[in-house]
Amino acid sequence: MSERTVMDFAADPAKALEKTFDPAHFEERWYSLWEKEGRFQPGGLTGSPRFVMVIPPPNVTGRLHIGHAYGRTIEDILARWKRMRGHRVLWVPGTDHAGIATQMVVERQLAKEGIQRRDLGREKFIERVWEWRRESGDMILGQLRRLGCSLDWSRLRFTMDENLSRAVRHAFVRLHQDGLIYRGRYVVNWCPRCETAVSDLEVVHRETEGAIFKIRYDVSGVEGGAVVATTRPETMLGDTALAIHPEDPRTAALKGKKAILPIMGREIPVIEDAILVDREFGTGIVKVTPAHDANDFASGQRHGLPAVVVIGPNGKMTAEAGEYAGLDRFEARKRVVARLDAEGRLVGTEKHSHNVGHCQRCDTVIEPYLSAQWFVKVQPLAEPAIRAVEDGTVRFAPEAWAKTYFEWMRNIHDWCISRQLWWGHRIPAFTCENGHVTVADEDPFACQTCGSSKLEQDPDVLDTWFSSQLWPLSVFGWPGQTPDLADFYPTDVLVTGYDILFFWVARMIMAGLRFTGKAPFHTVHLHGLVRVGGEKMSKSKGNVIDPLEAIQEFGADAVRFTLASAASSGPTVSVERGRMTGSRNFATKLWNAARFTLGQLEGKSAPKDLRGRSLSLPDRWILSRLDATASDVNRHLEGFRFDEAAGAIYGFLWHELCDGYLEMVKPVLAGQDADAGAAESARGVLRRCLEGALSLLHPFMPFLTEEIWEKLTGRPGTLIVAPYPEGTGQWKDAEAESAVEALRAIVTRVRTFRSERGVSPTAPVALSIDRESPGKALLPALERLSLLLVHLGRLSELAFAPAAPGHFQDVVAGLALGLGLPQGAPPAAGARIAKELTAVNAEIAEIEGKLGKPSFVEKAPAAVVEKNRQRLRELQEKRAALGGASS
RNA sequence: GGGAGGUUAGCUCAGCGGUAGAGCGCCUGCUUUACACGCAGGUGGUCGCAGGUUCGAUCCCUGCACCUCCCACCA
Repeated sequence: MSERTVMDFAADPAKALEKTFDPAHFEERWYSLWEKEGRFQPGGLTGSPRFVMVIPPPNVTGRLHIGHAYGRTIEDILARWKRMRGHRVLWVPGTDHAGIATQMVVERQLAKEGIQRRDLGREKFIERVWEWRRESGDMILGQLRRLGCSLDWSRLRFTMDENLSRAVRHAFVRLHQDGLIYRGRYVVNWCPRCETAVSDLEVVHRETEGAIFKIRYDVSGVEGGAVVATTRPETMLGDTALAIHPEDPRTAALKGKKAILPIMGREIPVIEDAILVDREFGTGIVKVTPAHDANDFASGQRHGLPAVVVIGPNGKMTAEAGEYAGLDRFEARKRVVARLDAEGRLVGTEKHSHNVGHCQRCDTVIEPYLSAQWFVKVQPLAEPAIRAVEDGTVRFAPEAWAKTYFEWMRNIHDWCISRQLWWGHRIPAFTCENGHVTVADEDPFACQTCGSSKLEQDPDVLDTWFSSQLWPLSVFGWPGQTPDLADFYPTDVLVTGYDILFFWVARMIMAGLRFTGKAPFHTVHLHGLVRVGGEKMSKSKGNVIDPLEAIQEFGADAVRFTLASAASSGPTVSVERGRMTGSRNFATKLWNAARFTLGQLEGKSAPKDLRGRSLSLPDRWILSRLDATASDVNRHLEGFRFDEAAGAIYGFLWHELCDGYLEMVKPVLAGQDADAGAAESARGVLRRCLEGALSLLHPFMPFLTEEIWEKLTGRPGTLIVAPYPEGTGQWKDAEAESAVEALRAIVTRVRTFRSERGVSPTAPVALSIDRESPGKALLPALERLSLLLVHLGRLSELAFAPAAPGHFQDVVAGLALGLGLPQGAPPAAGARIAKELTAVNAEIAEIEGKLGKPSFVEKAPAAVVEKNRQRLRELQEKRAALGGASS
């Protein structure tokens, strides 16, 4: 080892460092440096394993919210961890055009100017959207930088980029060719405010108080007619039949009869439909409205019934609704009911609570609406996707999500993908003057069927999720056979909230398998949704945490650490301001530990190679703890337990390194120990521990750790690629751990002894340790730690001997202690001793009870029995000590 | 109507078959020369309820209660 390596650090003088720090001073600086030096790109390290993720693309309308901050922090932790472990890491950034959401934003802007989108026309409107996107569309990307996300910006993508649009079009064409995309007239979910069809997933059902109306229809030749029940009386205007169950005796009289539709006066048939009508339910008679109910539509198909559309796309009644034409659907409902009532046809009205579908975007009540739409036939796509999860090609973390996935995939319905919007990928279907449809990758010049050159493109656009499902493919240039696609597809891990399992994750798996034969990732980490104080965030509750404000107040590192610590395997992630403060304090703690360490190292030699050196028990203890911590952290990261990983580092750094080791080596470093070699070793250990802690923590707190790393090593911006501590076990040291832990327990007991007696923390205490203690195996090590014990316990005296007469006795770590105060000290707090005795007695009784039962001794594992015996001996010793206390 | 998850210290949450944990809060002391965004000591829990399995259950099983959330075309 050269002189240079021993002395090699370029620490700033510790005195130059303030007690606290301002994260804003260095966050920007490190981010630019990493980016400039290409650290976020997968280059270099050829032959190393790669680790690839694609970001769940946030909406272009988006601003960073706490949920994004959470998910992206987790991804960045993974990215940085893998990078430090030598992987070629690629994490692809991008944004989503978010059809409806974005269109709504721009429409609202126009509304302020008193303009409607139709006034502008399609082309001008789309131009406005692009304009708006250019101005503010990528705001969220800057916010991700602030968070510290190590995304490869050279591969930034947008779902409406030319290449990605080509991918969308190609996917459509292929599925159409394969017969998996079709067009048809069906009853779909329709939002009358957005004036577009939406998919089943975009409808949110909510329990709503409504009423059920019983209406009497006249039936020729049947006394009393037919009474039907409905929650939607306004749709009766479009009834084209009544339906009964063929085997229901209650309604047998109606078979083959004609009913007269009230108000409209139309004659409609009574049909028999065992699928539509539930024999057990209600009156056994159902009104059939094929244009406004999916079930009725199916029944209409079976019986060749006409479909009369009485509610238009804007939610207003059509001309078919006669006198109600032009009225809003809810107003029409009232008037229809009023008229039926006046005519004596309203037999009854009951309150009725039922589920009503609402638009996910604007909360308008969804209308089942008969219209021509494009659909994906999903079942053939779902089958291989189910198999991929069954056979482990794709796994969920936590695994429980697989069940939810299966449930949905096994009952999947066709997917309505056309949207009557302007912002999005236009459907590549062209209809000629003769009504033939041509679907093609390139705009056709002539109809494929008849050669006509008079073609019109379908005005609709595709569901946003149709393009999102291709994201892991399209970002790499698919359908082109690009080098990136070959290098980086399939990706490794997908991290996202469970709320888009069906919308996005399932569909990506289906699309990936369909188009490449390979699932787009091998692991899906589905995380919970962020709540504040157990409640959903909402402005009205005033509990919204804006991540940017939090970053400003606490620093990006503290925000990230808080989010990582809050991660749990459950469905909610609870974040509170108090935890932000705690993380900020933790950052400051590290800062100060570094300040201390750098001060100690300055101008002094600190060995880098610790093997072969003579190390003290505290040295060995902390190195053993560092090793164990590293191993724990890696294990927890493998299992997506970011909370546990963060907690392990926190505990090590604060409670073991700072509270423990630092306090133990202060006298050594101050030269109170005559052994200069011991001080040098301690500096080496200190340095090793700080390096280790910085490395372990870097994925969680990248900025601060990089800042300190520079001061410690003189190599700015290199922690991001420093090796991640693995925890090999080579520093594992059971002897040092048990000795130092016993030492700490004894010191704590001495301090408690003082506080029990209400004397000053500096009052001198005489301590004796009985050589005949049950834990005497620790004695040789403890004797070596005598000086430290005296120092930390502020002992006036330490003897390895039985307790002096009159001294207080207790047993700690199996060691019988005697504790004495100088004359004049207050007597023991009797109440406290009594309380402890009670607890000891209770536990003794419990263990004796256990050991007294033959069944326990016979059936419990020997180790458990032995452990109980030992515990009993200790407790008995302790009881004797406490009972014998006389001071 | 199905399904999933939750119910552990004042608060937010870990733990999930062998002596109940963390952070924050609270109480008591500390100008111990890295840190009061700190140090030290302490307080605080019949682990939702009732059964069962087990030598032993907060942890496994069954039922119940309450809370979330998904899925579902019962008029």
